[in-house]
Amino acid sequence: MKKALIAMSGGVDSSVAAALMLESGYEGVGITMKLHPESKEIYGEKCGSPQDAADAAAVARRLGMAFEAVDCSDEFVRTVVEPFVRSYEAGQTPNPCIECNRHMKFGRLYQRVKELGCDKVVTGHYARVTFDGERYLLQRAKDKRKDQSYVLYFLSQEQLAHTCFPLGEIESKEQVRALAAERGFDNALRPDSQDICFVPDGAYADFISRYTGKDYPEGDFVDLEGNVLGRHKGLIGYTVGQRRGLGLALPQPGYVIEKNLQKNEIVVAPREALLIERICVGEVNWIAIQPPVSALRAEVVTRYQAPPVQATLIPESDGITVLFDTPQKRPAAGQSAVFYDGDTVLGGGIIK
RNA sequence: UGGGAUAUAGCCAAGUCGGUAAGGCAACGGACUUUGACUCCGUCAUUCCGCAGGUUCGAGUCCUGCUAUCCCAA
Repeated sequence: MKKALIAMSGGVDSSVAAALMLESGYEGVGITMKLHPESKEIYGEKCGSPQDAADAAAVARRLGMAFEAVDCSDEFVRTVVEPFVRSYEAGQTPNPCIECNRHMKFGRLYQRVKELGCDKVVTGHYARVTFDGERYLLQRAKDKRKDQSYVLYFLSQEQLAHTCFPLGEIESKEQVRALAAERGFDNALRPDSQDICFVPDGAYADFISRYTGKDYPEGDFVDLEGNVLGRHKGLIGYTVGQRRGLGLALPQPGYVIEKNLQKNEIVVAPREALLIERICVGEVNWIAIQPPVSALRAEVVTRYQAPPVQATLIPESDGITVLFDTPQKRPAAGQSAVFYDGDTVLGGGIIK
């Protein structure tokens, strides 16, 4: 019997994924990774609570499968939290969820797969893996509303060959909840997760200050001509494209256009100033195709669940230049851009 | 201490022949969301329109005085 290592968070999705995997004939081993360190003064009370692991264990028991909880907090801090903080300090806007997927769910977990002699890693992500006879493809989930292929663009052929996303074929989240209810899972009605999991209250700037013990100095908001508009409360607290929370009463809504690390200034201007016709993407991973040597057309997504936009991808020595057909609102550096051909993920990388 | 102008919510600002306070920004709340954001929806001057009086059935809108600020002259 084939064996699958199933990442279980204690939530609805991974629980149903586990059930579906077992029902399709796999022997399952449930695993919960403890990610948050104990220090409550930094991570808050709620984080790292044993509740999630307990929920996951309960579901595993109900399904009659083996289960283990592994403390991965050191690695989580090293590969997710630390880069998250450094990215903000560098004036960028990271996406820790993608890094967590990359390093934890599809990094750390694969060590365990080999140790246990499993064939597959299973998660509750909404995405599909297919094989076209030559390459493994990552595709959008059937439920387009919940599709999470965007946060999985870094997967290698090796990883995709040993990955299953049972929820990718499900029609809707409601159906997932129904499946959970049918199987008597207590978490059937549990709300979807959101916000950065290791940051209490979504106050990520406060978290960074606590984590580093540093103060991030106030500075000026300036317009495109350099005129001072007001004071900001520290560069890390803002992101390119942001509108709300600036506290500036301008004739038009003001958006963060760029952050100037050297001057500790934030440039604020009307929406039009945010439009840009090209972005540069580095650390690109290709899934559906070999690294291209000439320009190609693709749909580009620069934000989870954002509608794809038409663009031309131009190979460069250090990545890809994305040339949009029509100007787009500038995405923040550090965010991810994912290239699609319809439902198929061609590849993706980090915006520079 | 001559002349002129302006004083409306946190900011900008509309308020016509007096009739019972537009709009924008910000803020706040919600929706959306496994990142930060964007977006959308909602709330936001019932002791009231610098202050004090007056005219009027009724004044932010008219009259008087005061105060503050700005500008031009000195």
